[in-house]
Amino acid sequence: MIDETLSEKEQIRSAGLKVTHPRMRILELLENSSKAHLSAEEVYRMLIESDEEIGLATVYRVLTQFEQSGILQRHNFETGHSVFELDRGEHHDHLLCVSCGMVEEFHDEQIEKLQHEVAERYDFKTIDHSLTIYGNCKECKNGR
Amino acid sequence: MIDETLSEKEQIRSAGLKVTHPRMRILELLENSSKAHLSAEEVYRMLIESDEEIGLATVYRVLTQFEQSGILQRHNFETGHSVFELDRGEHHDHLLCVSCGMVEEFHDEQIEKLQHEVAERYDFKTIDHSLTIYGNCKECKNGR
DNA sequence: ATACTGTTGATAATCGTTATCATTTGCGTA
DNA sequence: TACGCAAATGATAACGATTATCAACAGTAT
Ligand SMILES: [Mn+2]
Ligand SMILES: [Mn+2]
Ligand SMILES: [Zn+2]
Ligand SMILES: [Zn+2]
Repeated sequence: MIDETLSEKEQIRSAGLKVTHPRMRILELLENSSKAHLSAEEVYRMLIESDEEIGLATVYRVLTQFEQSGILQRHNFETGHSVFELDRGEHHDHLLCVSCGMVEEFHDEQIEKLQHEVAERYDFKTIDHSLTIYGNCKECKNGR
Repeated sequence: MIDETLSEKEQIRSAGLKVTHPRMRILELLENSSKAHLSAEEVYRMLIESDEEIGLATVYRVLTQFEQSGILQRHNFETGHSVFELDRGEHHDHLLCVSCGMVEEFHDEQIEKLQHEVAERYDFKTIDHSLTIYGNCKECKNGR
């Protein structure tokens, strides 16, 4: 059985960070949220609304620290702000609905392979890549 | 033979825009630049340095108008600012060197096809997509 | 419990970009 | 060619997201 509280503390500790109240709350939120992809502003508002005392600057700082230590991944969709999600270790790309904001994840091994081939063709050392498909989800495509 | 000056006027006119001095200069710059992908700030600086009188607000405004009328394409790489390039009608994706900023273009029909298949699988109506590979170019991969 | 050092959070600052608005200019018309 | 006016410009203020500052505070090793 898994002790989630301990697990969160461990994650923060092994990132070389002190286990503080704000850090625990932010990590808990990301782990329990029904929405996997959250902006700094969303994290801040959700915590404030659940009566947590936290500063916006801290949220930005901690999210960046978590990203740098591999706990979170940052995505820069064309929405004007970064969104964060837990880094579950498995790479994936995104479908983003431009009308309702829904984010769907997918992974296509063949696309990944073809990207590597492209990089090789250009003698390019890939560090990262981002593939996002923008459009309308099933629901928004039809009425509402 | 092609009269490029006329062609530029035509492009601006058919966008429903008046043929103004700033618009001509910006379009000429994009068409003659050795660098295909330019930011608003770069366009502004290049024009100022060639003794053109132009305001930064105008550059931003005109680039957006050109984008909306299909003359230019806007890209939001993870650089913190938009870059623009002439829309030559042919879709392509990008390789971006994170150390020297070089941008290489590529087109892979098979990747495109697979993306369509992914969208279909999720019952998603694709409007646009962006694929960018970040890494180190041939030159930067080796010494300098 | 103490001391030390990292962390917090209110707030100012920054950065890219957009909004304002008085002045200017392209361009259709006489 | 000159006129008239809507569209365009550009200096500047405003904006939204994010980062920097720094005095007060809180983990943690001892
Ligand atoms: Mn995701
Ligand atoms: Mn390009
Ligand atoms: Zn939707
Ligand atoms: Zn390079």
